[in-house]
Amino acid sequence: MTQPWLSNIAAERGVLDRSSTAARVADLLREQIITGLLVPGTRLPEEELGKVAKVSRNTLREAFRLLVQERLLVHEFNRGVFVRTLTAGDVADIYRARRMLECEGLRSAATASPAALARLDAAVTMGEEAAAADLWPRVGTADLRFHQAVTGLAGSPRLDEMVYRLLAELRLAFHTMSSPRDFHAPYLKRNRTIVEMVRGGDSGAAERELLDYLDTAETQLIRAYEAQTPDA
Amino acid sequence: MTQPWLSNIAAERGVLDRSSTAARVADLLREQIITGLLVPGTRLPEEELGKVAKVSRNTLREAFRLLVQERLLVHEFNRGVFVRTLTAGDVADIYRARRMLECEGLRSAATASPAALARLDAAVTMGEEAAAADLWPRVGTADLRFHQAVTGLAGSPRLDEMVYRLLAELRLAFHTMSSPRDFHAPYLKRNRTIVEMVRGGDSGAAERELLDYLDTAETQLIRAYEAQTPDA
DNA sequence: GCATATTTGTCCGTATGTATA
DNA sequence: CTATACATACGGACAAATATG
Repeated sequence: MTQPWLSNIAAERGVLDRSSTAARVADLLREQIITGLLVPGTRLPEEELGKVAKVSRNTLREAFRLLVQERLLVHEFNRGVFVRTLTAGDVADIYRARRMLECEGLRSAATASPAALARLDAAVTMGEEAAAADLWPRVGTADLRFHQAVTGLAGSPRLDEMVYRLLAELRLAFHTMSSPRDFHAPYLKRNRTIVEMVRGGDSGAAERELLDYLDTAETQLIRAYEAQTPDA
Repeated sequence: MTQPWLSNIAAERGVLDRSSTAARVADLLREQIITGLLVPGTRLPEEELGKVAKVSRNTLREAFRLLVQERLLVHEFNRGVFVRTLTAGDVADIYRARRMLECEGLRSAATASPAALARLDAAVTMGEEAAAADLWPRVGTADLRFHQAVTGLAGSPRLDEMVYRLLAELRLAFHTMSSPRDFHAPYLKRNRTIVEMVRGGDSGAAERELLDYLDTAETQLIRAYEAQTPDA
């Protein structure tokens, strides 16, 4: 089995590259996981992956540890690492945490920095332009960036990191959705609405809109999710 | 330099021990960090620590990665790992995140499980008994357990993990306080008050009390902190 | 249930690159 | 600038646990 996406990591290290090999391997693996090329439940054997990536087993194991902490992989002692499989309960818990984090961002909108507000605008615009160009995976990326920016209004590095990890985790479930277009399209307008409410100073309305928005997305996702994985 | 607290990790593995050596080393290091034996800024050389702990450098590095993700250590590429040094800004950010998480717990008090409420009671009682027995470090542990239990009212594994990590991180700053007794003593009564408000169904009052409580603790801690580390 | 093959957990030695006295 | 100490990364080894026939 050849995996063209993971070849020759070591050679990719540029002259000015300041990151570790393990971090680079983790980056690539993360990419493959969140784009859905690596399906949940997949086992990642050390020897085989080490060969295709051309890194030693030790280095690969360090990369694994990084992704385990990001909850993208699970490590079963003496059995190996696997791409995480979310349960419906996980999805619900993630949305619960998102509601809390993102609403906290909206409530801080009045004191948010201009840069944070600009990021919010930019994310929505990126989504609209990607939709106009029919680039739906890019719409999905823009949507995640929007929610990151909503939380970013709070100006807290720790809240930013929390939501970043929750959204990365959530991608493990996104790929069970049949069509990214149908899933993301309806939220383009709602994102714009929220930005305008924030800009207009009515963060209470923005919060209500966001909560309703997240409820809809959660039930939609969980429904599709349970249909696909009846047991989890 | 001998470090009696880190000797012979490998030998400590019991017959039924299912955890990895790296995890056990991480546990011990974490213990030393949060109890203040390992002060912020300390460098942890791989070779020396590996010798003392009697584990290979590979295994030790795996333990380091775990603690870096917990924000107890920082990893400077090609320079090594160090015990994290918090800035006053970090402390403020941690309290901000705590306010959000713990208030979310109180707001969920009405629907909290009996087990979660029992943990809340138990933590306060543990603090009171430890104070009566003059065991002040134990009072500190009970206090952290109380705040963990407050968040636990929400019944969300992810919120639980977030607050756990925030509190572990905060211990990096606690040891700058001159006396754990003076710091923790005033909060014993306030913890009890909050429990009674929760039991009485007035989670709004509990939330106001908690917020005021956290404000006081934060300014107290930051003041002592800045006095000790004027530059950070 | 057993014997075998595979894979992980852990250690070691070594070569190379990087930072710092 | 050099020398030294240290981190990065590799590859091999072997015991222990797990998976497979």
